[in-house]
Amino acid sequence: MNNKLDAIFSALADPTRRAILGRLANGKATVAELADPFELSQPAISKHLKVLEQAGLIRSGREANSRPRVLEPAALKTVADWIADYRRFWDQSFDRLDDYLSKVQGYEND
Amino acid sequence: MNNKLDAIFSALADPTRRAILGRLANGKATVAELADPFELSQPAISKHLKVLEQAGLIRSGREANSRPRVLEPAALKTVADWIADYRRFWDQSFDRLDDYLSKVQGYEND
DNA sequence: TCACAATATATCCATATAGCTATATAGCTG
DNA sequence: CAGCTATATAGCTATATGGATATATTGTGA
Repeated sequence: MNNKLDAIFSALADPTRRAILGRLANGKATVAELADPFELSQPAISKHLKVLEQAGLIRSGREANSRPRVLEPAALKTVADWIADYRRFWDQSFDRLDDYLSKVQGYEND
Repeated sequence: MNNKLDAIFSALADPTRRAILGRLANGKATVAELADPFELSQPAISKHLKVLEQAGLIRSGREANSRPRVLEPAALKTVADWIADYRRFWDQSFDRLDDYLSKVQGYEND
């Protein structure tokens, strides 16, 4: 469980990998497409993708000759959930807002 | 700017360091207090604290003989802001909720 | 089936990281 | 100021990480 956060945060610590996630936020992409913006070798990109996949941040598909990657939001949610416990430290209005949300949620979110 | 995220995520990738932040969420603590739950040497803890401080996640004070640490929420907010861009991927209702919030904010948050 | 295209794996190198022990520094207290 | 307490720094070792190049694998299409 904590293990997951280790892998996720570690994966997110690299700017190349965050950029790859940014690209995947626009939809699935092949390895070649993901590699294109960088001056790194193709194997270097494959390695980054492996790290992201092992952290659960992306998933590999198969499509003809290529293995397109897609975003796997659950891992990012894991981070968001972890950090939510600290939100009160920077957002003073959080507590009131949170109360408010729990009341309106039945209307907004069903 | 991205540099900051590198350091922050990298600092958060270690479970000892996350546990230290968890402890600091309960208020400031000395190095000895922070070290207590772990079987690591004191210098190892000092090193972790240095990593956290350089990432901007904590700050050092001075109080008599000791140098208590406190949480520095801004760095965590940086992460939260980064991840917010991905929230729509796991929270389908986010867009509507966000719209709603921006309307009520004037009443709830002034 | 042969050659190409897309991607993965193997190997190697340089640097970074996490831990340890030993020692240094700084403030308090008698 | 001597000695204790709290913490930091130095130096060392083992392992992990990120990069490169070379090569292997797998699917497609002539």
